[in-house]
Amino acid sequence: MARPRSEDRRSAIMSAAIRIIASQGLGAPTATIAKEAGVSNGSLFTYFDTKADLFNHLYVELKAEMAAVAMDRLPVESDIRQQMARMWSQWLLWATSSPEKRRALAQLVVSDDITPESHQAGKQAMAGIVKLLERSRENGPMRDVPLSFVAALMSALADTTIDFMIQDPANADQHCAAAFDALWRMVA
Amino acid sequence: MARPRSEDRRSAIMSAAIRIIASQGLGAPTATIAKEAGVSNGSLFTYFDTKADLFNHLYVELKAEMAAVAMDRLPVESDIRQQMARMWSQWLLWATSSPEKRRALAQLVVSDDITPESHQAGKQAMAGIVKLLERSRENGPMRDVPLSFVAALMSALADTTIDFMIQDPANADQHCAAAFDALWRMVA
Amino acid sequence: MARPRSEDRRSAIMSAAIRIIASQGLGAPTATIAKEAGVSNGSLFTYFDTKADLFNHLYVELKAEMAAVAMDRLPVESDIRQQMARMWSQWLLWATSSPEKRRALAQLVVSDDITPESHQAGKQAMAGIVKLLERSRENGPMRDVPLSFVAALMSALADTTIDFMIQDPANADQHCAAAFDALWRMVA
Amino acid sequence: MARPRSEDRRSAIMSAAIRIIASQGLGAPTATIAKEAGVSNGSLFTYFDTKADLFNHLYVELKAEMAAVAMDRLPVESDIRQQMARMWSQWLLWATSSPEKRRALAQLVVSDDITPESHQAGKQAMAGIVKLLERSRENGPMRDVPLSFVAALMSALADTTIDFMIQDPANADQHCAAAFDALWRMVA
DNA sequence: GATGAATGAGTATTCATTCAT
DNA sequence: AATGAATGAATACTCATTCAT
Repeated sequence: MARPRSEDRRSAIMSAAIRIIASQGLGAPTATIAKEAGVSNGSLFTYFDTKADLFNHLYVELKAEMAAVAMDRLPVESDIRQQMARMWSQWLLWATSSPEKRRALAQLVVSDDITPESHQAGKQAMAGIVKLLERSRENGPMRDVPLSFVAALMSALADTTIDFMIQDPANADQHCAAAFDALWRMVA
Repeated sequence: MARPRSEDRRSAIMSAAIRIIASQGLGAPTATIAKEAGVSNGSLFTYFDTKADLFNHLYVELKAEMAAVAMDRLPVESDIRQQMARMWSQWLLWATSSPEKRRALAQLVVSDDITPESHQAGKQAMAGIVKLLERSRENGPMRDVPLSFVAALMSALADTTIDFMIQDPANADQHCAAAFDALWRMVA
Repeated sequence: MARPRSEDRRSAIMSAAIRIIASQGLGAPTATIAKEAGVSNGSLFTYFDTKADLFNHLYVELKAEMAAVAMDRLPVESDIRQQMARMWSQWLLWATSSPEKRRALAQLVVSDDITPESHQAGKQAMAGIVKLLERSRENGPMRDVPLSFVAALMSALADTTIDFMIQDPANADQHCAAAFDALWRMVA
Repeated sequence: MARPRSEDRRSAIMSAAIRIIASQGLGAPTATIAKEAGVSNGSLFTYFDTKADLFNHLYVELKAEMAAVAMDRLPVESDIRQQMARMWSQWLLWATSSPEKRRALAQLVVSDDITPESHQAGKQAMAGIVKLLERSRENGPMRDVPLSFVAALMSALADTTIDFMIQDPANADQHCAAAFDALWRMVA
């Protein structure tokens, strides 16, 4: 993929896209994104072939960032429940404290522009999290359910919880904890 | 006196919209929907003021149908778990056997065109289901969590499960059952 | 850096608009104007925000051109009557020898798309002419009538005369002269 | 032309058209006119073949009414100047006291929808007025100018004066008188 | 004749992408 | 490589007119 042109410009476009998508949705003109990034509209297309291409890169990158934050400094010496709890709270914390990234990501997930390859890459990024989940449910009631299904259920719970945390910030921590308990009951 | 507005035409447009949205998304031209419905371009607008108006009616109607099917012939004499189980399987069955409706609904939920009023109406339609959920969690671990949050978590599980059932029809029943057990563990 | 906005293209659009409006009226499609100008559909909108914007610029520009021609090389050393006569004949000459501009202008004057600002600008352009008129009626019978009213009457006479000159070119000069005499009797 | 259907409905449509054109212009939908007239939109087309047909009838009728009022109860025993003055003030009075008719007429005059035949009919209606004008200028400075030209100049003065009378009602009478004096100076 | 639903041609404006400078 | 003007396909909605009832 050979580092193209200026990495700065490229990431400026990415950040701008996040802000614009968060506020205006995926239908926002590329020209708007370019202007927000301080670049000409033509320039956007030297960094990304098409609008959809930009969206795909953004999707993968956001998913990766989310997963990385969730798994950051995992207390590997602690028991699995504590590791999961830590991962869970890091995940939701990232989402609630980066609302624009979260909102952009939410739109991208359901977009038809995201290719199967990108979805696959998104899953890859979640591999660590899923691994943790796998250990969690090892002896639990869902031990025979396809792991990808369990992972999808977990993600669904996370997304819903994030919505409530953002919507009702005063009780964000309680929502986060309640949802984790629910998840744990579900799988472990 | 004059040709009366025909309920048939109206529902032909609705059905066409479901099919077209399922296959082409919300960005599909109104002309395409009209043609699929076998009516003229302009006729669509004698039945719906705007494209968004059509979307809103469609959303509310689909949500209502879904809820009605889910609650249909509930075994009121059985215990609450059996009632929930029945509701759950009816719900998921409807979604998996009406994949176009399901897909259209999934797009509509996240559309900016859907007004708060329609979202409200959608919630109203779910009232019976939520009532059932309320009784289910009465003495359960989530008894103190806001009911709307629990309901949202349930919906998230349902949607995810539906995806897996459609994707892997051979094991649809198992997915359905596994998810219900998970839900029950979560709330009861 | 990039291809600069071209004054040529802009005026090509303006000229095309004059021709098209003259022959098809203000209802003519912007696409027709663009084609006549030899530019793309979309290009018209990089030079003018809206169709109405184009119309307003056109109106002001035509009015200004008309006034400029009328006042061009005024024989300042001659008496006021001769100055007025010169102005009058230049005015009507411009209109009759630029029938498309004249016709376009006639449509634009009565268009709802022309903003008060543009009408104001149009009046500004006529200021020199009105000044001449003011001196002409200084000691005449209309000395106490509001100047703007007298000016409007003069314009009405001019427009009507132009129509007859175009309609009956063989006697254009006579019409022009007869109308000027009439005007002079009216005001001086 | 055989009195068609109900004369009441027909004139209801005409009156409605006057009001609607005055307020919305010639671009107003026929459906709006029909509704204002209390008729179905389809009905409008049993009384007038096309929208343009309605406009033409309206034009001729308004012009005729205007001319009739102007010539009503002319003091035939008085001298020609007094007859002209009376006609003039009746004319302008009609216009200023029927602003909707006046506004509609003003739009219709410049409309492309008005056929040469209708314009001709409009002129016919003005015949009496023109006759009066002819006698007025009999020995005046414009005695050799084509009568139709003089008539057009007079109409132009009238229209302009009406505008000022409506715009500045407090001085309407003065404007009316000043313009008549100007006209008289012009022709007699 | 009256009604108003059905028709479908017509149009300003937007925007992803290309390309001249 | 950067710029931003040029392109032209795409689309919701309107409205005169027709026609089924």
